[in-house]
Amino acid sequence: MGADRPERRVMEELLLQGQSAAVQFQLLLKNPPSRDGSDRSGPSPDELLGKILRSFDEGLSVLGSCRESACAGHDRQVSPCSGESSKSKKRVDLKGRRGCHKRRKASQAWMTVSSTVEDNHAWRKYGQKVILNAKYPRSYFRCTHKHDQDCKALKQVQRMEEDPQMFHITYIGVHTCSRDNIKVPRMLITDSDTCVGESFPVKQELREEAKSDLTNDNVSSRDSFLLAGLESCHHQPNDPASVSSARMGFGDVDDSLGYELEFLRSGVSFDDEFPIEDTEFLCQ
DNA sequence: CTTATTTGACCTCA
DNA sequence: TGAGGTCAAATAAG
Repeated sequence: MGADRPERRVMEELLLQGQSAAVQFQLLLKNPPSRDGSDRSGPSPDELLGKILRSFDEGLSVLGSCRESACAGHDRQVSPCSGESSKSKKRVDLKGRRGCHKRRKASQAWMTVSSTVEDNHAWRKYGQKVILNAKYPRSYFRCTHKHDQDCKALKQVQRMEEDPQMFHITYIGVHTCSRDNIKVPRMLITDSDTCVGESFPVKQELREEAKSDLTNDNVSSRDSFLLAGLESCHHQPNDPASVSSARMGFGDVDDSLGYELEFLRSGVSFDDEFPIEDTEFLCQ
């Protein structure tokens, strides 16, 4: 309801993320990991810096979107076909009006390329489309909390033609769902038993894709390694999605807006930034 | 039984 | 008009 409440929450979250990453960075400076990385138990300085920068970046974006959304953005909220989260009402309103929507044009969007589609959020697939001149279909995800918390975050995932192991991921809008409901890995919080977040409901689709066009042979050696490393602590063997959740799992904060965006911006590849030993801190 | 995914229909926009 | 985005009934999975 309140237009600025969710935005404020997001801002808070972003600031907390930045703070958290900064603290970790400070700790890392005080206690640098050994050279061979054997005792590595957390994210690299680069990762943490990326997080910090991203927090600012996204915070500014949110600030910008506050103004826009006050007038033009998030039109579903005010359009006749948006309705409340009430199912019955929706039924009545939308029956016979399926697909009633307006295309999002000016909302925030981040594009990234990743070998996995996982992040720290729970997504629910709501559609899949064959895209013209594209070999692979595009999948559409929305935040699981779209209805209970009116979270407007969306995500589009499409396998890349040039490199089928990679996914072109577009995040649209920021998460306005509360922190409590984010599927947050706890490793850096608890430093104990849990390897990664308890539940990353993504996704059948990927398993299917993995089965169909992403055969085991197709999985990169890096991912294979990650998978192998993760299986011991994460019970989703052979699920590329789990790789992502784990990879993104070094933080205690929301990473959905594209941790990987940062390395894209800076032109740093994951291979450079995530040498193999990175899996170790995932499963500490 | 509940929740998530699939998939074809439907809608908007370029 | 067609491509892309979303909805929701049907279906599958847990």
